[in-house]
This record gives sequence, C-alpha cells and structure tokens, in this order.
Amino acid sequence: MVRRAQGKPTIADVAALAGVSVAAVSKVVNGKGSISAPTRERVLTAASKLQWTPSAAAVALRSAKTRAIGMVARRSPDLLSADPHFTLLISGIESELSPLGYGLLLHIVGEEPSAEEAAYRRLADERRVDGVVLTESLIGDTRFDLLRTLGMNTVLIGTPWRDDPVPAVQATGLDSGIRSAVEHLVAHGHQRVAYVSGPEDRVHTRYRRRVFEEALAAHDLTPSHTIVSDFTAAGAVDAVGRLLADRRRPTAVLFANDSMAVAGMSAARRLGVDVPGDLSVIGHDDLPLGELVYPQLTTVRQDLVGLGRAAARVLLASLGEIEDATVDIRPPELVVRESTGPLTSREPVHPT
Amino acid sequence: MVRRAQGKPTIADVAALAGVSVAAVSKVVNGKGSISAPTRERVLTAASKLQWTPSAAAVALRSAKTRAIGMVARRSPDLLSADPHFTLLISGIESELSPLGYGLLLHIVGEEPSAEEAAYRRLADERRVDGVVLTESLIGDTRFDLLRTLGMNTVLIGTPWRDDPVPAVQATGLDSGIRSAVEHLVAHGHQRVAYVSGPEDRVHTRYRRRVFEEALAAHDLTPSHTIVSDFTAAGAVDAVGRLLADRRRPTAVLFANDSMAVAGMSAARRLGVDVPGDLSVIGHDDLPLGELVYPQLTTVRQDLVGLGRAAARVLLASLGEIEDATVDIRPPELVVRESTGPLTSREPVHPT
DNA sequence: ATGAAAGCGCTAACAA
DNA sequence: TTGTTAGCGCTTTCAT
Repeated sequence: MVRRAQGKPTIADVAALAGVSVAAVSKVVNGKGSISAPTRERVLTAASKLQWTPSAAAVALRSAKTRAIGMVARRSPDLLSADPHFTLLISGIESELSPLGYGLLLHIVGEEPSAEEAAYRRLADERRVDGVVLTESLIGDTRFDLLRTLGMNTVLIGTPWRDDPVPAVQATGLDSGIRSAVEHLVAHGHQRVAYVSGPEDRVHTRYRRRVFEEALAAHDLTPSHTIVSDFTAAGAVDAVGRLLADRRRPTAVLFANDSMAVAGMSAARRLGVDVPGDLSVIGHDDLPLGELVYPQLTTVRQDLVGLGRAAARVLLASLGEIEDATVDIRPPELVVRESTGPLTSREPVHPT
Repeated sequence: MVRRAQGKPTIADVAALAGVSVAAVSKVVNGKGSISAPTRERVLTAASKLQWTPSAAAVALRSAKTRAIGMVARRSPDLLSADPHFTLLISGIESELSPLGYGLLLHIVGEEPSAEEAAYRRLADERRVDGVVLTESLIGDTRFDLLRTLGMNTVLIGTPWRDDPVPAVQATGLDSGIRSAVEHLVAHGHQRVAYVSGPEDRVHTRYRRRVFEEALAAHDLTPSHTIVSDFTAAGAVDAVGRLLADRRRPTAVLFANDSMAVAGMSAARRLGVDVPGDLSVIGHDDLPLGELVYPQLTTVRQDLVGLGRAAARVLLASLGEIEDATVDIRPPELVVRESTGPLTSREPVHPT
C-alpha cells in the first residue's frame, strides 16, 4: 500500500494506483494532451476511488490561476443588511461561478475609499483571485486605474464614469424604469413630484436623477423638490420631514432605493399623511422588503441577480472559461403595488 | 537590474535587492527564526520598494495553510436578501478576519442539503480554506460528522444538536430575549399569545419555542396558538390569516424573525386589525428593517455581528493565529418599539 | 500515447 | 545570525 496513512491523496497517489505517470493524470483531469480511452478510464476510477481533487494551491501556484473571484463591499454592517442589494448581486455572481468550481472571495470594508483600495491591492499582491467585480461606479472613480495597474481582470456592474473602457454590464433600456414611474404618477394626476436621491458621488445617482427630470420635462413639469440624501433610514425620514413641511408639498416622491422609500413612507404616515392617499411613494430595486410592508411598495425593479450573473460571465469569458458571456438582463421596470395612486384627499397645498 | 520586466516580484527579487538569502526574507516576513535588526530593515525596505507580498498560492502550497475561511449559505437569493441575517454574521466574521489578512470564501447554494454538503466537500478536497463556519444547527445535523471526516476546522454559530462536541459560539443568557418578550406582553395584559415558529428542523427553532412556552407557563398561561411556518413572507401572511380567523384570536404574536413579523404585521393591518391596538407583534433578530416600518417593530435583539466575530475568533484561535478567542456577545434582549402595547380596542373575542 | 523532469514561490530543516 | 537546500502538488515542455 503506497497510500500515505494520513493526509490527502495527491496526484502521485492517483498515478500510482492507476499505474500511469502523474503527467497522464494531469492530462486527463485537464482534458489536454492526448490520452487513450482506457488510460483515461483507469485514471478516472483511481481518482474517484481515492476521492482525489487537485489541490487549489498547487494549481494556483503552477498555473497562476486561482479559480476565484474577488469582491469588496464598502458598507457598514448596518447599511449592508438594511440594503440587501449586494446580497442579490452576490447570489447572481455565485450562481455562475459555482458550476465552474470558482470561488467568491468577499471582503467587507468600512466606508473609507482607502480601505477598499487596500483590499484590492491585497487581493492582487497576494494573487488570491483571477478577477474582481466592482459595483457602484463613482464620479472620478480611481479603482479602474488601480486595478489596471495591478493587472487585474475587472468588470463593473453599472455605468462607467466618463466612458472609462472598463468592461461593464448593465441592463438595456436603463431609463425605462424611472420613466415608467414618472408616467405612472403623471397619469394619476401628480404634478408635484419630488426626488430623494442618493449620494451624488455615484454615477448612477446622477443618471437616474437626470432621467427623472427628463421624464417630467416631457410633461412640461419640473421636480417639485430634489433632496440629496445618503442611503440611510434617517436620511429618508429627514427628507420626508422637509418635503412635508413645505406648504407646496409634493404629492408623490421617488426614492433612490427601497429601504429609503419604506422609511420615508413610514415617516409620512407617522406625520399623519396617508400613503398613497396624500402622498404616493416609489422605491427603487424591488427588494423583498417592498412586499412585506403595508402598503406594499410600488418600485422600479432592477434585475440585480441578472447583473451579478452577467458580471461573473464577463469575467469568466475573459479568463477563457466560457465562450459566450451574454446573459439576459431584464430591463428595469415599474412594479405597481399599493404605495401609489391618485390623490384622494383634498389637495394638501396648505398643510395643517 | 535583476528584476524581471513583467510579472510580480518574488521573494527572490526581494532577497536579491536586499542582498540576503530568500530564507532571511521568509524569516522576517514570518517573524520566525533569528534575524538581526539591520538585516530585517534591509529586507523590509526592499520588500516595500518592490511592493512585494507573499503569493498566497505558494504559501498555501508550502505551509498547507490557505489563510482563508469558508462559509456556505443555504438559501435562495430571495430569502437570503429578505433576511439579512447572514449579512450581519458575515460582517462580523469579516471584521475579525480582515485584520489578519484572512479571506472569506462564500458559497451560496440552493435549499437541498446535498448541495451544501457538496460545497463543503469541495472546499475540503481542494484545500481552499483552513476552516469553515456553520450556521443554523439542524436536528440530526450531519455536517459536523462530514467536516470532522474531512479533517476540517469547524465552528458553529448556535446550539449544537444533541451536545455534539463541535466548537460553538452563542450568547449567554440565550433565553433572556424571548423571556423578556413574554414578560412584556403579560405585563400589558396579554393572555392569548401566539407563536409563529420557523421550520422545525432547526435546533434553535425548537429551543425558542420551548422558552416561549416556559415563560408563559410561569404565568400559568399556555400558547394560544403555535404555527410552524417557513421563513417566507407568504408563510407569515398565511399564519396571521389563520390566527385572526379564530374566534378566540390571540392578542399578541411572536414571530421567528423580523421579516415574518413585518409581513405578519402588514397582513394584520390589511385585515383591518390595528397593531398594536388589536394585536401586538414581536419579531426576532432586530434587523434594520424593523426600524424602517410603521409602526416600528418590537423585537428580540440578537448580537449577530458579535456572533460572527466570535465564530471567526474561535477558528483563528484553533489555527494558532490568536491566543484568546473570547468575544463579548451581547445577550439577546427585548427592544421595545411601537408594535406592542396594551389592548386599546374592545376585546376582539368575537371577530366581525 | 506516455513519461521524465523542471520548475511555480515559498517555508523550514539543517548547516555553516 | 545567515544561507543552502529539499520539497509542497501540480502543469507542461520535451523526449521517447
């Protein structure tokens, strides 16, 4: 018995059991070189008998491929769990990586951009991953340059800043969701529509705001209010407080994400304002949360799982693992639920 | 110039630049062996000049340590993002791993237990991680045996099944949260309290239910209803429907998690039942979600981030990375918000 | 079609 | 204190 008593089997054990060379084993597991059918059989049975799987470390060292993808989320634990945005993206990414035996190395760092940068640096310097997926494109984003310098395969989920040639995935008809949202409100007679936006350092934040304004403009309307907020519940509550304090308060408001929308809706109701009777509320993303609450949230659905899958496939394609990177990403669409509708109260131009 | 034009620097490059042997470099970066101060200096400056960091693959191959921890979440994308439970645990784990340069390899698999098992197997066979963290202890859990067989370092977040000697982390005073919840309700005059539990294959599910029953028993009360549900919103809605259809409907209900509680609360309100006027609702976990909604959710807070941190430290300690694994995990506690209170309506013994 | 052998970048005995 | 050296488990020429 040549098998070592303890420790995992190695390629040599398999080769010995199959009565072939280690090179032969390597060839059959990698499908390279030429191997006769009988040899392949013997190797395969030996491998399965020994329950052998190539050591990731050895493969990585030898071939300079780690078969792992990295992702870093720049969020505090609280915000991360309040906005399960990332979770959905990660699910999508994983669903593509898993079948190919790729791993996902996740890092959660604090809000400081330097921490994110350091994480990428470490991923690259330690050669822990074959590529990374970036999210939340920033105005003046330096991460692409960094990763290019580090020689790291990269894909961005979202819109690149200033036509940066980084590979990126996004839905077609990106503006359709917000446009439909505005149409929906206008069709219900809303004329004073406000927008509570996210941090303006994001590319998508500005884009969506512009789409919102254009959609209103098509009806000769302008935003009744625009509030730039963070992504926190407190920010949403504060925004709603300001909106409703205005004597020309809006009759409808769009929020940058579902968590803010729900928080905003609650704030309104706490102030005695009925949703949607006095105020229509629309969120963004269509997270499960929106269906949980009462009234259920009308929101702009984003295919986050699809985006994650697409990003993974772009990476996989550039790593030569798959031929076709295309994934069907469903365009954003409005999901009408209960938080929007026509005004039912008397026009609250003069709040009590 | 000995440095290769392309490719990352290696330990040999650093050694050459510092004018020492590769062994010397290895010793200084690992703090082993004896190295003179001047030599250490030269190595350090050379390393930083070259921006060199040891290759994770080479270290892993040579030392059989990957400096990575694995975790597999068995959840559909939807459920995962509806219940950010995992997210919080992961944040806690990461916060301990990151400073030590450890990575977190995440796998998300479907609901089938076999998928989870396969994921662990792969993690072990490929030797991708030095340990794994398990969550959601199951009745008759086979994962511990599997991982023991695979020779994998393991830590469980939660209560082991049948005193399995797997290392586990949990809060002290585990029952305090639910006990306080019951006390709180009873103090407000509630006599008919229902419990909407999670899937009964979980260890904690049964435990919590038992605590609930004991706490009621201390007041000579028994559960008005007990409904075993899944963790979905639909399950919660259905449960509430059944609860409220009863002519001896409960005046208060505890849910197994916050998402269910919120969904349940919404269902009640949709049926014209006021919360907390007609029905008090209590959740479990204290996710950010509970503060977003109106009325804000009274819930049993669990220190999920602390549990994650503790689990990571147990692993780190058994890997010899740290001395002291102890982390202060805050005991569960009741967070009273707006979804509970005394009955304000007439006793709804006879529903309309 | 198959195998021998040279490393991938690093760590740890062992020598010096 | 420092350096030499033998691998860790695998992939990949290059012979045969």
